Amino acid sequence: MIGPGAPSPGPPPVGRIAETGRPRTGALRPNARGAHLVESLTMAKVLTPQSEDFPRWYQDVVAKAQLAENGPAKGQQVIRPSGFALWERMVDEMDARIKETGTENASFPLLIPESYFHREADHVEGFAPEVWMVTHGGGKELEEPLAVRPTSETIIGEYMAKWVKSYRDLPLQLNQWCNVMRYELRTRLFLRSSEFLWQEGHTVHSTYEEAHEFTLRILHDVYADFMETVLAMPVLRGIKTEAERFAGALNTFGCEALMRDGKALQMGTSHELGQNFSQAFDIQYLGSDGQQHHGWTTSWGTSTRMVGGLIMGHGDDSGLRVPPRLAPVQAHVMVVKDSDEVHSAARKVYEELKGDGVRTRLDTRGDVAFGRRAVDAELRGYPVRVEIGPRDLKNGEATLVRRIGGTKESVPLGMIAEAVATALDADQQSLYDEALERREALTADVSTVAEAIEVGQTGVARIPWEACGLDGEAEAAESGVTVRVLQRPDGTVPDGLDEAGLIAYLSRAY
RNA sequence: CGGGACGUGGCGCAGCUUGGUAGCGCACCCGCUUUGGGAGCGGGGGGUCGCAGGUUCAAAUCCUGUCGUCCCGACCA
Repeated sequence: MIGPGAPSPGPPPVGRIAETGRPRTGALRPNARGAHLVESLTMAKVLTPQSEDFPRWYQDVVAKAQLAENGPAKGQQVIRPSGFALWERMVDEMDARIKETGTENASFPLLIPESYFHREADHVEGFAPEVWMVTHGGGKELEEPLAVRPTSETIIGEYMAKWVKSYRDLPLQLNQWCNVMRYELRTRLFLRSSEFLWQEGHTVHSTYEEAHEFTLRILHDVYADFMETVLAMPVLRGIKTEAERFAGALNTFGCEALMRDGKALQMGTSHELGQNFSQAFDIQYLGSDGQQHHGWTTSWGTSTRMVGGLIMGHGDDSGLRVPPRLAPVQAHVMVVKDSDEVHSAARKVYEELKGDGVRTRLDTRGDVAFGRRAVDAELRGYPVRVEIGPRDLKNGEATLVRRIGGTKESVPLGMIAEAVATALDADQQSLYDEALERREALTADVSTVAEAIEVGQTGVARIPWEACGLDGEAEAAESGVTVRVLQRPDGTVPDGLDEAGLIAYLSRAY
């Protein structure tokens, strides 16, 4: 099952990775609350350890936790129920935040007339290599080829132009949840596939300032807030350099998270498009001054790539670790041995947790060995597991197993609901704290490009943008290290690339 | 698209060098015993060896092409 594994491509990422995979054993000892506390027993090795081969570990998790697999054609992905449930939770949380900004959902066509792309020069140039084109329909060649959307600025721009007549129609804030396709040479489940699911928001505003503010509002209040409070992933927010900017945008802002192997992942981007698209698609409104004005547009997106980020940001050698607020299954109530008493006690706990609003799953499978079910739950990263067997019942207890901290403890049946709630809260926080600590430990201040390249190989280098510059950026890129974002010295997000004194964050990235 | 590796039951692999009618582990099905960390024993089903050509009496094995996967690089959510 587990092959020899290729030798690690570079130096071992970080010491703490190996540490998380270390089998933990411990004897029973009294807890402060009088319950017994025992650390996790040695767990079955079902995955390639992260320290041995991180990419292999990723593939193993995706396969063993049954998250997704490849489709029949190059780069396609099939998202299985366990993986899709994670995405659905992301959609729920994100959608609420998007609507909170006053944005409404809509749906636009999958196929876009090729000519639309040619109206914005940078846009067409930037996307040309990734566009799939439909040339035939009904057995005949089409008069005009239709592009399978790689993103929808053009077709939405066409309709915005139609819908925006007056300053009273602004701002116009639209979002769609859909699939997009991009031809990709190198693909990886969730992280880069030829087809993926995402949300793309598109807005028109009457002024530059308003559009600019909105771009940043999405970055902070929707994206970063979701990633930090729900995904428990600290993100670096900042502005992208010209090299990383969206094709056709004035400025691109992004949220970057650090994976456990020290590489960064762009989790979401928000673009201010200036008047580039409003001019190309003639999005004009009549102002209160009686004059026609071009609108100012924005676009912003997050995708199923976040599922990959979640896996690589939190997962350990036993599988996924899903933050409680996101988890489709927060509590896994597990019957340890088949008996009527055990079943009814487990059902009672299940009903109680469900009644408290905890997303709970009851596992009464009597024909699957305990170990297998425990390992499955760990692979899928259920935050807490409540094990109920004859031994627990004899003491009027259940066993609470926490995936994130890796502890087991016996809790009186009457206190299970409270203990679960406490654990879910605490573990959400500890997962975030752990990720933040890891990032800080992997981040170093440097003053030369050479140092930035060195640090960036295994972590994040922080360097004054003046000391790096476009030449340094290009030089670092030769070694696979890129500028992820630029920030102000105080950590806030710059309004533009022309600000003086910006700080650059460099690392390798997915 | 450049460099490297690899395609053999669902998954992981052996067999290939030296052509001769396809094997192992896991998973799956049945039975019994089991269930507190991937259970044991017994029985059973499943593969035209990625695909297409070629060489040969004979191809998983040799040759050519092609498609796909993984790693590294260029491009990107």
